Amino acid sequence: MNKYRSHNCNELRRKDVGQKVLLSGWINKKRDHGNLLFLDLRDNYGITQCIINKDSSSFKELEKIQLETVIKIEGKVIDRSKETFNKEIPTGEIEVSINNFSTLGTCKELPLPVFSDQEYSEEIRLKYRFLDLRRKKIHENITLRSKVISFIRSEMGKYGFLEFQTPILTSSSPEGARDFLVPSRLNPGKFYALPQAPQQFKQLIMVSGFDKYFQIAPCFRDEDARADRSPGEFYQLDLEMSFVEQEDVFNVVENLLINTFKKFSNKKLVSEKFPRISFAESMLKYGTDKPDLRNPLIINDITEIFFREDVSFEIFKKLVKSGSKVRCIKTNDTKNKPRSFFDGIDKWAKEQGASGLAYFTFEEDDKIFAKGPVGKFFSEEALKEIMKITHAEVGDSIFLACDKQGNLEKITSMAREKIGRNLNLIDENTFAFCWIVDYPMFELNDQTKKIQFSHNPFSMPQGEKDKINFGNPLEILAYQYDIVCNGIELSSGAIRNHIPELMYKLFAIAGYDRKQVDEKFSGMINALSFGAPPHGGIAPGIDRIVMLLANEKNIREVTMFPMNQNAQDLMMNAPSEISDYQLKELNLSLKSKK
RNA sequence: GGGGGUGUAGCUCAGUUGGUUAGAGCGAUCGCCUGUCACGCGAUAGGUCGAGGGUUCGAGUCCCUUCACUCCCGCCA
Repeated sequence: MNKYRSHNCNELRRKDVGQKVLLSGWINKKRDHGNLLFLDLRDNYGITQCIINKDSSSFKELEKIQLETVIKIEGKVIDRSKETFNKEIPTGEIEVSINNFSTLGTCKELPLPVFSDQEYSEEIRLKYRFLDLRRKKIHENITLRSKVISFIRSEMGKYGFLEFQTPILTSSSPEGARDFLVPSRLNPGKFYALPQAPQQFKQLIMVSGFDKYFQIAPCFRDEDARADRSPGEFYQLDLEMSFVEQEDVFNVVENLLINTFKKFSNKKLVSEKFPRISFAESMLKYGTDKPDLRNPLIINDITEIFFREDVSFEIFKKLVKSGSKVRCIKTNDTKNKPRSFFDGIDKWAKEQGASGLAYFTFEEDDKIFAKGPVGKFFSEEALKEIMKITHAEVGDSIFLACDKQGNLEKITSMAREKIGRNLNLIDENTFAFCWIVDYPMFELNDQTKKIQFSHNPFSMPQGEKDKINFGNPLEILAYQYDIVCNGIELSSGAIRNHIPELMYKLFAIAGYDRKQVDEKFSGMINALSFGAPPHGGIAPGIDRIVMLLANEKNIREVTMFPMNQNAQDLMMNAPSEISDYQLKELNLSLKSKK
């Protein structure tokens, strides 16, 4: 028999009444009636109410004992009378009468209460993460994370994928995010990089003939944090398949995600086939490549209206002439919304750094007219044209903004979300997935005006390889795709370019000559020259999947030991200074601190 | 690097127009209480009002600087 417990704290029921039991756990809560003490004992599994009265020799000691002390109790399971059942917990029909107890782990005065629904500052939670993790909600989140990961593992096994580990110490890559670097002792002056993703390795695994690979892979990127982005490290379900086209990857991942979300959440899936939206369409209709499809609002381009003679909105007309565009969001049946609703949105837009959002509402007496501060600038004909483009009816309103395309996309995208929330159009009880497909291979860097890879340089360009229009690289699309759910980018992937000659051509466009490519990507290029299968894959973000399933807005709520926004671990005191000896061994010297 | 929010007791927060000795709940300590499950009741301790500077007869409150945490922009192939 186990020394510490015969049962866990969620096991005992009425059928156990009369049994002598051993329970161990934390003191969750005490209720002291002077001559009678109730004590809730908690472990990973649940809570059992224990009871002791003043006749017992242990009574005085238990009365004084600190919450969160770890104790072992020896006692007898007894029946509760019906009026005293606790329906909140599964063990609520019994209690354990304490015969004696021993302390297994003492507890100092707590810096934060464990048994409480209060919220605490991140600082105190992260510093005392081991206490924070005892609390119900986050304890359940972390447990959920474990279950989701093991479910995914077993599913991937069923689909015939093999799980492999890839190196953590690898080489720095010129593209992408900032690397975390690790100095090499044996190779003075040289550095390893932690992998931003096992990108090259997974392709090499395909070249090695393993056909289907996956890994719950740690990824390291030295970029600034966001609510849905941990600083430093995160996990991806990294997977890669040989002899596949985009469709084959989609099938596997759609199945996996749908099974996972059905199993671990009660929220409705808007559609079991993920709709596919091209990058270009998404940027136009939603202003972003991660649209929240729960939001029914759509953005329309109405730039052409501002070339008309019968539109006198001179500010916009002038901007349009110099290359700006006008885009708008239509809201249904908002004619009775108070002025404050419209002005609130306009004010909000200005706070976001835009020049505001103009608005008007379609109304009708003997003819169509627009009500609102800028309504007078539009003729009836122009209004009818806008109604046609936006599928608007009388009573609907239009919010419009004018700017250069990039800024315009940003503000209309944010406005779509803001207006959708204000009008309560977003159903929080659903998951709306979609594929974003047909990403451009290249993009123009705004600052340098040079052409660069827009996503992954190893993606396969679309089209027959001899017919691709290399003269107009910005037109080249890639077999590059993202999964988005509720406005959160869950994963991105691609069919890879396994043809070295084609890869040299593409890298040349991005400004790398053959020699540079050979140097920077020697492992890859070399491998692709020795019989590489066509292959492709994707890498869904585990943390974000769990975040959605746990209904959390912040990734730290599903991460066991996260760092804070400044990439510090307040509990372990990382990063920390190192000794002169360590520096010397690594051939490093520090610039003097300012 | 930039913008917003927050910072008052161990924890969560209140604090009026600048005005006497800065409050509450939880927690801690002490006492009372035999059916609670957010037990109840009474008492006690606990404060560099994030830090520094300024304005003022007087600053938790106003101004400036700065620090920490957080959200966002930039960044994240």
